Amino acid sequence: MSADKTAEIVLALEIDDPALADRLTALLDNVSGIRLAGPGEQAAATVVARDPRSMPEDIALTQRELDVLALMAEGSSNKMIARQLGISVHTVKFHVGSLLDKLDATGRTDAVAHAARRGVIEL
Amino acid sequence: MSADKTAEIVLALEIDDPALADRLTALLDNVSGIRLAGPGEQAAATVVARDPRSMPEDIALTQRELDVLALMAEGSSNKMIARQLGISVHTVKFHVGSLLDKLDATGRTDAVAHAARRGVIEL
DNA sequence: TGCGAAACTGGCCGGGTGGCCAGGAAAGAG
DNA sequence: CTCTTTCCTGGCCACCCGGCCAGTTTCGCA
Repeated sequence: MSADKTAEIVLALEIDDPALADRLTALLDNVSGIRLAGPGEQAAATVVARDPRSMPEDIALTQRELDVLALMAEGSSNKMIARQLGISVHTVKFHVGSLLDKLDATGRTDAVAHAARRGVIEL
Repeated sequence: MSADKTAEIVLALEIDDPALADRLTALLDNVSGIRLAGPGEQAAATVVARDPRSMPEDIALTQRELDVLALMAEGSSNKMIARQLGISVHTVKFHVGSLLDKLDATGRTDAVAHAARRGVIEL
């Protein structure tokens, strides 16, 4: 058997730019091992125009702030974060405050949303 | 210039599954007209694949819950959501409570994170 | 050696949050 | 018509959150 493990990979296209979409369609259509997905067909991978999150304008966050941010994204309360990191709740609040400031957020939910949008964290 | 309209299209790969990533790399590498992006290079398009665990499995949310959820993701407080939707804070809390229950979240931040992960909302 | 940045801790307090109780109105399904 | 679902509202209350004030230590850099 060993039937073709390399059966065709089904690719979907999600490109807004018609010109780019056409070029990619033409190019990929001739590649053996790859097939473009039909309408409604489930694809193994999708080609999208431009990666939303790879916008590097890195925000300068300290290591500790990243630790706190990651736990915030998990839904942890300040108390849980404090226990997890072995520090006091006051210190957690201190870092959260810096995070809100640097991420220009109004609250922890907003902070996590902004961080996710900017690619600082991965949900 | 009319520079080559058929200049190489730079593609980035973002595939969780290593096997699939390898196969795609091998296949796409041989296609003339396409070049894979180097590290940090800006690509015209990105090939993405969802990770196996992120299957749709739509959560049954009512329209009102979706309204509240969307505003929560913007960082709005219950009071702001109430004003925005023209309902009382109590009603907002009611919907938030249902949201926490349905999304299996411990708080509003967790709820937004879960919803984003499951594709219920877009950040 | 001084100086700033980062990390850490404390108290205080107004307002936000979430869970509990209770109820009512409207629309659709049986 | 009755029953269910969704949506809506109120009160009450313990707890959490974020912002304010204050302070200490440690580290690297000029």
